[in-house]
Amino acid sequence: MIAQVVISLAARALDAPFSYEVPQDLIADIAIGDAAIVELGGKKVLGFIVALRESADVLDVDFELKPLLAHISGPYFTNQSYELAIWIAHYYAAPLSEALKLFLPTGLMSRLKKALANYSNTGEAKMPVRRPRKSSEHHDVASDRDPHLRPGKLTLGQEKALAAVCDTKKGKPLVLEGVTGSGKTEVYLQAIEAARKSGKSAIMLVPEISLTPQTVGRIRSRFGDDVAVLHSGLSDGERYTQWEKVRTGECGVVVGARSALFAPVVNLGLVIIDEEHDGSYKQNNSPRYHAREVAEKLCTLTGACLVLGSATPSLEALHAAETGRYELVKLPERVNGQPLPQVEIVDLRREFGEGHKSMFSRKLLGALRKVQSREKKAILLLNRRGFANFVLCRECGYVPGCEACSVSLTYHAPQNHLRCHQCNCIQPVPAQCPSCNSPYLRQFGGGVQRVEQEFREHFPDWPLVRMDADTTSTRGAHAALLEEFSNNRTGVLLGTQMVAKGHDFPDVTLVGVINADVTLNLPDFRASERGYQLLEQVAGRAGRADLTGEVIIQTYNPENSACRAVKAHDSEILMSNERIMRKAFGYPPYAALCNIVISGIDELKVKKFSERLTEALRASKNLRTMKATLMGPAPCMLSRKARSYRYHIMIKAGPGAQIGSAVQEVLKGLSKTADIKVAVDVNPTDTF
DNA sequence: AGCACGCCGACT
DNA sequence: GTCGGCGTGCTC
Repeated sequence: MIAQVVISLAARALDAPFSYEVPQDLIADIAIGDAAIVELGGKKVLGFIVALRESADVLDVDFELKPLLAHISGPYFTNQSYELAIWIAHYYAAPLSEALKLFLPTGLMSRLKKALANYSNTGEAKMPVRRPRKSSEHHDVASDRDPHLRPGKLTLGQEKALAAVCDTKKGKPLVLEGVTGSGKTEVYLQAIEAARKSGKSAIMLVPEISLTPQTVGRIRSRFGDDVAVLHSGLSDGERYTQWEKVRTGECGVVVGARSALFAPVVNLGLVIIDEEHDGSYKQNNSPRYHAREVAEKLCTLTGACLVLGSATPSLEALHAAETGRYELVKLPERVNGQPLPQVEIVDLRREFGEGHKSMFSRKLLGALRKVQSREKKAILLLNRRGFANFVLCRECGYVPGCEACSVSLTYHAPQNHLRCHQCNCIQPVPAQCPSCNSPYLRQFGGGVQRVEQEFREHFPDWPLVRMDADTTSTRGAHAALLEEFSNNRTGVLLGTQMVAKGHDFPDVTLVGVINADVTLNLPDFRASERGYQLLEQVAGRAGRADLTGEVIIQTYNPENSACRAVKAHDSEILMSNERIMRKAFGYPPYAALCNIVISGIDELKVKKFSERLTEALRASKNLRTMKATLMGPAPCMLSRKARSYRYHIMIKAGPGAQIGSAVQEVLKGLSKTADIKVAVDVNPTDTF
């Protein structure tokens, strides 16, 4: 018997499986999806069995086949997973072994490596015993079904949406565009129920940040022990337990972040991606996949239905609906009949011109006072960490920057130090300018910490919870802060974009955006779309129950389409503008993009390899056939990060062009040394 | 990935 | 001469 083994090394040159002879005594217990130990180039390495054959075939005759040394355990994936892994590797130009590893339960690789080391020492192939770890406290959510949370009666719109989900004949992904409070979740739950009734399982993806006890509890209370939850708060052991329950069919409903897409479900019938537009669906390390695209492929392979839900669908999803690849269903009404919150735009230029230099406009201060006196709650958003964005010498213009990265340092007030938001290094605050000794160093660009300080000056006794990357770095902190805000009888939740996601507090009557321009002015072609989505999402937090909500957005640029769109609750105001811009400049969804980032400590080497790669790309027949244009190599916008210099090459081609596989082909024929890193990003969501 | 091989400039 | 950096090719 011959086993086809994918070697577990992240090299594009090892993209095809290797053949090994299965010894007689292993034949009985070996299966596709098992991990194995094999010899490669005189070394013992890990691999995964992706196919088994009775005897050697034509492809194997050139080699003297080596024996498969040992098989460890499994199976960890199926034939179909392997097929999807191949697609991912090709489409995203990723090494095959990395694509395959997506399907393994987290933490397995380290245990397999231990098994390999153990085999080298003792000749025994055994998985090490898992050390039980303390379980995380936010699992304490109700595991029993709650009879009070049985499916409710659907509105007409919800009925229509549910019918569209269950209409499998169309076989098209469904975009469910529903305003906040329109009851998308109830549609999801009933769709899952329908899938379960017909013996199929379901996967529901939510943004990582939304995996709070609130969200999980709601699904748990409906489906009880049939639900497996996969999130980053789990220990490897807990995760493996959930994974096993899914694989054996004990659980038929999987809820998790983007990686839950690779859970080993039995008989998949439905995939739901909630908040489809959310940035967390794109993985920012290899394989750089987008859950929406992979889900589409997965559903094609399995025949499962795909539902993409959002209050603010991505331009990609809308465009696919316009061209007929997706189906679009709208839920424009709120379930409780409440109108959407009133949105007011405050022009900060006028506020400044009239002598008001506070981060809080008079309008916002007044609204906050009203909330305080009525003992309600408010949410404040400023999408900028720290106290001050940067420090500048007013005599010579010097700005303290990071030694390892090409960015300026951010001032953090609680610790009174400067910090790099790229590499996290810390520098003391200089007493005087390091360049000209001037004492006139000034902070610019206020962040959430400064908002907190000003807030406490205005409202000394009103509880405020600050939620940003700095207050949520420890495990469970995010949930704890939301819990604190929830338990406060009255108060304010202040923070970066994470205050817009993953919760639903009925007593929030005011949402204030301190400065909308922060997100809208990033040097990225998606900045407007993302900024709009964030504004609309945070606006939707106001007035969820029977209370009317109020939204105040402060900006120096009130005419921009994102602000106008939120004010009118009409995404078309923004999207029509975006379509024109994206078409004119040749950006997605009207073009396919691929960004290749080359990095390394030695700038000259990085530059040289970038040039060599560019030449090879220009010579590529495939790229020429798809009329691709190449830009670069040029230093990245973030030209240095953690001591590594970064160059990039941008490739543009017509929509749907398979740039990834063409780049993959070129990279396979090009060798490089280990000190140069090449990251291929197909359909990048940002290009820093 | 990791290693062996062969090519070329440069230097005790 | 020969040391070493760099590009190339190969591993079932």
